[in-house]
Amino acid sequence: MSVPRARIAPSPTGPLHIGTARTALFNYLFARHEGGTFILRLEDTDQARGSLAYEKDILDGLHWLGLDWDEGPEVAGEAARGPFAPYRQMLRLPLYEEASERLLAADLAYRCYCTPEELEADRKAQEAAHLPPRYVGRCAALTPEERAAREADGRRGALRFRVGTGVVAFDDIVRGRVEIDVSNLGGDFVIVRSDGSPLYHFVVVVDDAAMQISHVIRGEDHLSNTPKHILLFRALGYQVPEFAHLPLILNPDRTKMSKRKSQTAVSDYIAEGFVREALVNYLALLGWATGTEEEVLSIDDIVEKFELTAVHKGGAVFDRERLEWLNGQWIRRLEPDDLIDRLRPFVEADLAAGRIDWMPTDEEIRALLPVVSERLPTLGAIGDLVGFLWVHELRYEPALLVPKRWDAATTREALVGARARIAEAGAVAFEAEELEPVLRSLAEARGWKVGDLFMAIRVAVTGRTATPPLFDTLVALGHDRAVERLDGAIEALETLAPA
RNA sequence: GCCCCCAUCGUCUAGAGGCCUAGGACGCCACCCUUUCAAGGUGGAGAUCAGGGGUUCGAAUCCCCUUGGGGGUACCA
Repeated sequence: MSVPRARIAPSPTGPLHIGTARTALFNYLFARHEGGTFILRLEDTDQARGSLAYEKDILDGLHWLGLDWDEGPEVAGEAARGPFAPYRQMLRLPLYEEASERLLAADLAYRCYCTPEELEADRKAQEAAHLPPRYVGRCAALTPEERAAREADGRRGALRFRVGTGVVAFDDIVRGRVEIDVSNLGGDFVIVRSDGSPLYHFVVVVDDAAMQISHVIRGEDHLSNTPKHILLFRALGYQVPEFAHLPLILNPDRTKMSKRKSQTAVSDYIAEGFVREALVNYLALLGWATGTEEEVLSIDDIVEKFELTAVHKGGAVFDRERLEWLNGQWIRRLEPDDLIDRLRPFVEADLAAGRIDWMPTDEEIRALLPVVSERLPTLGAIGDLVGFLWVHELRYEPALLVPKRWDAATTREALVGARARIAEAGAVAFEAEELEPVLRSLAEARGWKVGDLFMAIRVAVTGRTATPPLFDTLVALGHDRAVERLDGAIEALETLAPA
């Protein structure tokens, strides 16, 4: 058997969708596992809805995911790659033209001059009669004279493909045998608009054939359209490829995942700080499983184990909680240098947004990694976690300083004591191992619960009740700033408990 | 409406006739660890395998019906 060729054919009518990313991933996994070729083709024939910005978002997203294509369109100044260029449909118009001429000449397709109004009226009538909507065939058997008359009226005519009669059957790799009677296709369908631009069902077939795609792997939403494609492949004399229809990714209510009900843009997940490893890992496990109990898998692990025949038939609800768990797993697996590189843009974003006052150095971030990595559900959580380290002034309610078992006077007394010990420790060595026994002994001497004392200090130096371990936090802050913040807290307590 | 597809814990799934009194993971609940929050560890609740008929010595696994859900029905992709 020749080398398998799979493709992802996104349409730039919106930002990269999670569903498209998943389909791309499965095509990539299949191609890599089989030693085949992974192709990217831009389906940009919908000029009304498409845009270059979306195109860039899609390409960037696929690159970010690590789904590099062997053949694909020119991008960012780089030339198209592959023997079947161009890889964007608006550049392939002559091919569709040639194919449609062929169908027309063989009377496998015909010109249709129906107006939108006429078609709309047909549809309404059918609806009223409780009949399935279908093209009535008004132009299916026009005489040359009738055609000439309509052309003379200035009508250009769309091109309709004759679907004929019979049953189209195919063996879908994930669904098994599928049979659909042609009579359910809605009648002869348009393959070229009256303005001359070709439609999806047509171009997808012409291109898949031209690019010698051997496996069409796409979402289940295309299952019902597949007979149209098969009919076209046959009419054009092309070999029909293998099909594999993937289960859909669902909203929590089990409808097809949509922007309306879920976060569908890959760029939004990137912006939140999900890492590619986690998203790839998560997406691969939606509708497919290794058959083992392993859950945390690298893309290479997945490529090795992936089998299209093991893909599910039923749809899968997108579960963000599970994605977050995997994200944490992967964040903890990243090498320090790598993690720092990935964290930096998020810290920069916090700076730009005014959430912090200055940019920490890489070394400062590196020092934080041991206590921070296990507390990051996403990279974007970094500012929320330790942003207090990089601000000039803390803002919090003084009442927050008082542990629940204490009153303001006790808290003030404790902070004064802690301030003295910490200031003193700084003269020797400002390290977690030095600080802890000193403060523990303070609590012990006064009969305070260490948790209460530590909490008061925690709030005083961070402004919050949930933070990384206190002593690591103090060290990160540095002696001078720690003392300064303790002084600030003691002062803030004046309003609650005058000295 | 019509056509097509699907159906195991709340969610993602293991399961391809006996290994299943249905396993794992997320989430949830306890406990342990512990200065908070996490992470980690241990344990627990949670699915009569949508329901009903068959086939079989034996069915989550095969067949049929019902129900439920989804997708498709454009001069969108």
